[in-house]
Amino acid sequence: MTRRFYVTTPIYYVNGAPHIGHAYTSVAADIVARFRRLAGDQVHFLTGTDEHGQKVEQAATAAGETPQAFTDRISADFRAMADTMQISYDDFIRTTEPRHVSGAQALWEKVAASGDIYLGAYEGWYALRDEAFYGEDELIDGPNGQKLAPTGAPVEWVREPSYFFRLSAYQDRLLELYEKRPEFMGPSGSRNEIMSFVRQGLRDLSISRTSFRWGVPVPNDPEHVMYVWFDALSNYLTALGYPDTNNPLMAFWPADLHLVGKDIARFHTVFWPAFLMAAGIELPSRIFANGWWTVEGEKMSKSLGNVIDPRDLVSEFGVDAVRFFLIREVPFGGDSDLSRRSFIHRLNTELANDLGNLAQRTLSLIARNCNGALPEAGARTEADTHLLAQAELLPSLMEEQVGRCALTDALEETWKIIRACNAYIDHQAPWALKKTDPERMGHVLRVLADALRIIATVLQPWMPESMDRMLTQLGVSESERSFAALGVALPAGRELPAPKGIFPRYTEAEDEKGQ
RNA sequence: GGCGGUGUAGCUCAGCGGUAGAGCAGGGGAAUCAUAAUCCCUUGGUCGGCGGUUCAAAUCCGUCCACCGCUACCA
Repeated sequence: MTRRFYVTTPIYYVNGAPHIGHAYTSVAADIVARFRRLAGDQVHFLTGTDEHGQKVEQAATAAGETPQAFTDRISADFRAMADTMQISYDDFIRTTEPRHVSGAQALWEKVAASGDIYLGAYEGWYALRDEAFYGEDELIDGPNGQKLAPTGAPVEWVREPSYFFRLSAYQDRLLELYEKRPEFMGPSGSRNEIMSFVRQGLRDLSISRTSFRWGVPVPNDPEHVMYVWFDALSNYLTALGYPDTNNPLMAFWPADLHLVGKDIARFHTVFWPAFLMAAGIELPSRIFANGWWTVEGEKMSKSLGNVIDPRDLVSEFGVDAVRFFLIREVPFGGDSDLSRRSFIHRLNTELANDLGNLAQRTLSLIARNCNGALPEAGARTEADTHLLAQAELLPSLMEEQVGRCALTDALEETWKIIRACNAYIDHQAPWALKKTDPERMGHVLRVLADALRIIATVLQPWMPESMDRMLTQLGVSESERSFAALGVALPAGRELPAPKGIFPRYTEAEDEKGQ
């Protein structure tokens, strides 16, 4: 009985080029998706782009393009970034696709049928640039007496008819949800903030606009287009074929995990469950927010010119190095800093020295002393048993951690074993056994090969390309790389390809920057 | 202003009632299979300040200080 697992990234807003933050969330989701596949689940992994709204309409006009041509171009760029980062998405949804538009409309009608949508008027201080309304008390005085949003954007008093969602009616049910299902959202800091936000009281939510046209038309009232969050959030359902319950993909609902950036955690933990409750649809299992990246200690911003395109790092260091660093550097959920110095340091100490060198020394000993064939396992000594027992625990240990989105902790678990392997090889000294006890030398190398196989298998979700190479060098065929396959030992005597370094060191660059 | 979080070794952080921990950095040694990588040992902290509860407090309570986040529509 295969378990189904549905994981999503946010759909990214196409008003700018993809940067390291987008890559971060996608890599995290990809690790979860790949991990679940290794564990044997049937996985559906969704990513995509959010393409409606006034800002997009205007950006397109400014670029001298139609909105559709503009979004085609930017969306393709996001998709290219996902491909570069080796994101193993099963589907890429665009909110301008017909399947999404009709699905979002169906969801709207379902919510409307519950009586939780009504027509009213929205008026307030509106900032075109931010595409947002602001409260009177939030405004600041600009030069010439002009009122400005806290972001510095000019505002104007606007009144327009709008459909509202009766969010205020859901306050108690939401709080009850958070209390009853503490795992519904994380990390805990984010959870506390959301809960206190909801306790402060919820206002009804404006969910349509008449001031621009680039959006999903509201059913039965074409003057209105959907406000961006109703449109965007529904993608998680429309990508499964909603409202067509006969679509086989609908079996993946409810989603197991929505991964989001912490800035949009609220929309996913407040608006989304409320919409779903109104529509009588099951709620997702878990929503987890990741933190922000700073660059060399500074906030990423266009004006500072320090926005990092992950593809630049990939072309210099390789995709796996970037994926590894993003998840390894700081406990997943918190904020983190990307500096060239710490980046190179991580790659050198952990990838090149600890793991790469371990594989290299083990494999070259086998190549030279065992005719390049996988040695036979011998009777296990206490040291052998101790090492392998720890390694064999990895899949289940990491499964628990990945389930909690503790992606960094899971890596740390693996590194403990890698360090133990380095200690083991030194203590066993197979290069010395070669003269005194060649049989035992083979057994020691086999223990290391087996431990490395486990290590490379569990690390596949984090570093798919390099672990593919490592498993190949260890003689593990494509069909022997799942967690289940770990239960079957590789036959002794299997021929191994010539070992080749997997993680290079970056000495020059480190010297340049070092001090 | 309100709510919340953080403050532990030089750095990044774990521990959250019972004799201070990890990784990295620093120091000493071993080894030489390996990407000069590795292994072993080791220096280093009145656990932000002050009070309190307790046989016992990084760990609970109070208070103060310093930073940070959230307070309605940007990964």
